[in-house]
Amino acid sequence: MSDERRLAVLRAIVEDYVQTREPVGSKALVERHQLGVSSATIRNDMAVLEDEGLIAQPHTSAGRVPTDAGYRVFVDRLTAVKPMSSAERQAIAGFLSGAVDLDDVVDRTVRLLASLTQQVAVVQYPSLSRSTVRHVELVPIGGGRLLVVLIAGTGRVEQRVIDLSQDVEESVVADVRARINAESSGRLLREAASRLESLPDGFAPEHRDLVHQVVRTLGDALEEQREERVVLAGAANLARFGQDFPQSIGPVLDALEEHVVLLRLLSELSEDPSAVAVRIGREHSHEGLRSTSVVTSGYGTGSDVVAGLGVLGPTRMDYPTTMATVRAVARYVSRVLER
Amino acid sequence: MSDERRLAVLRAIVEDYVQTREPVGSKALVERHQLGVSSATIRNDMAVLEDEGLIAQPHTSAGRVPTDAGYRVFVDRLTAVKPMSSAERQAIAGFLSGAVDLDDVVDRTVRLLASLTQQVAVVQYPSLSRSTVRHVELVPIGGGRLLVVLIAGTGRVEQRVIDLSQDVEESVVADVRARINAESSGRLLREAASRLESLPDGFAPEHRDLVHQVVRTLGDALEEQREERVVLAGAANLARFGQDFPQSIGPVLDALEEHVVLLRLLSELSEDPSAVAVRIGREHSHEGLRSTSVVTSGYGTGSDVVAGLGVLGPTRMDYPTTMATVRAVARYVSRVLER
DNA sequence: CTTTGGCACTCCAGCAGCGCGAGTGCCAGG
DNA sequence: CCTGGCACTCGCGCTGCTGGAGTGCCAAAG
Repeated sequence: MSDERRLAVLRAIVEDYVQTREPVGSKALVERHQLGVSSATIRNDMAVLEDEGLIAQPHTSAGRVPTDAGYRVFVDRLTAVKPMSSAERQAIAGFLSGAVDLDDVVDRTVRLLASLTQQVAVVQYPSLSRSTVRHVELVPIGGGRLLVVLIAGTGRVEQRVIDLSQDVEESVVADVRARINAESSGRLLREAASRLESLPDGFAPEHRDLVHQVVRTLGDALEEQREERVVLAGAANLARFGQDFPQSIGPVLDALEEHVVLLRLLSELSEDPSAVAVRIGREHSHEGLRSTSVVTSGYGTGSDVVAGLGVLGPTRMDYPTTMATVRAVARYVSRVLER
Repeated sequence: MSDERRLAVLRAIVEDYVQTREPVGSKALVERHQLGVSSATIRNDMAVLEDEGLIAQPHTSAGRVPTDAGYRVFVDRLTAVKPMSSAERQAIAGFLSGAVDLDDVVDRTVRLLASLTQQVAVVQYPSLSRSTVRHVELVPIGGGRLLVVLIAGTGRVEQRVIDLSQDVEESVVADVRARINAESSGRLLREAASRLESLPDGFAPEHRDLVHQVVRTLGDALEEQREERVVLAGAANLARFGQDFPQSIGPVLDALEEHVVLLRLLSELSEDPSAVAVRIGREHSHEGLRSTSVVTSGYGTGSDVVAGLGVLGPTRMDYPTTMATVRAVARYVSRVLER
């Protein structure tokens, strides 16, 4: 009972089916792959694979199609991730290194992923809570209003306007600014926010309210819905694979609009967050994604993973190359962010 | 030769077809509408309308379907734009007034439009070049770098980092900041940028380069590709109308990804930019949009139109209500922006 | 125990044929 | 100028058929 060969058969079925989108039969299999056995033997193997739930036939007298579980085994038992050609590597590096700021990096990354994989690409903005604080700036802009600018280590910039009851002297602002930066610069925002909580105590009573408001604004930035942003591209690629979605692509597009869902996908990483994770079909908790697969990876400066990126496509997807591409792009983005 | 009645027939055909998606025949027409004549008469009218190119039949012995030209006449000869119910008005006002900043306004607007019209919604960010300058802030952030923050009258905030050869004294920065604001505050950015061109001359030679860089940065903000941003929502609605797109929705999704195309749509407004404009099917220059219609309007603070918004859907669209919704939303957004 | 060739069986895809019905154009009469 | 009547057209959907791909099983061979 050659366990090894059955795996090879599964692999062959997945490969052929991904390529042709047609159920693959035992005869076609022995012709296209050097399996060294006859079609009858393959049929026996297929029967076993079907018992194990790894493949299925759409109807009697049709070839076999991989099930979600089959894809799962295929992915888990992948011998080696396909290496990328050096031309591809150079294209990635060149395209990303031309970016001028963080928005541009994210924008380029998502487009690059979409065009390389021919799937829907998703990129999360570096999350504030996992970033360090580079600088906090306070700017009185007249009318009793104060602009608070937060510059994160990843280059992300957030601004908020606070409405004070009256204008504040520049000297006070300068003092507050200096002490906030002294406390927070270089630290994780989360950490900085908690350290700053006691800051108002050190100020004269008449300024405490001002300081309190600024500190709270910084803390709020962490909590907001919108602090977690996500960008996507290549939705048009779904249409190309329209045939692969049983119910049409409507539910999938719906899911893509719910950014919360996408964020959850990107945050549910594997043990090693910088490794590539794959979620397949029914494994998704969200209804609309049950006919899709998602390949994700974390990225970030140095060893800190600050956000996730990935691609989404039909379960009938070329996993090896998609995984290789996602991994490569995640690495290059991380590298680009470290400037 | 009752010219009037033929128009009524066209109207009836458009209405029925929009509702049922089925070619409408002469008999069904007299049943569903009080036209006061027999089906034979309608048939004669239909023959004329077909000669004029306003309706067509998919094949002999099928009912009639409006052509793009037919929709055009229907829209142009629209007697009155359907008024919105007060409940709807309140829903719009309530939803938009809850926004906390510009990003939030834009985000809410686009979602609101998409859900009200059940189509794809597009909202352009207030363009910088058509906005006024509220404030310019310069912030030294160490390492010879200077953060330039531009706050526009619409609430939009742009920031850029300039790399100087060395750190600059705060007193110099304060001087530059004061003079820049004196020159530009309250003016249109475009105008301010040109006034500022001569500003470096008034400074000591050793600071001219600094001033020049800041001024150029502000000017560059106008030129950048990315200065014109556009946000969309409701792409999933396309799937619902999948049947209305002859070639499937692929090309349409493609067009939606090219933001440049969308921006052109929104900027090609009518003579009165705050009025609602409609572009139908073949009237589009972009290939992928030939099977869609777009309803747009400008919006902005007071009488200044600073950006556009609109919805996109199949040519088989409920024009009267869509137009009413777009108009109402554009007005409310304008009102919300005036704070 | 595993592999193989053979064989009967199943069942879908695709095509042809056909009747129904909706809808039209035209004409003669009001 | 409108209307009722009538012959005509043509797509849609149904049915029935057939070819072929693919399977499962079995008995024989390694």
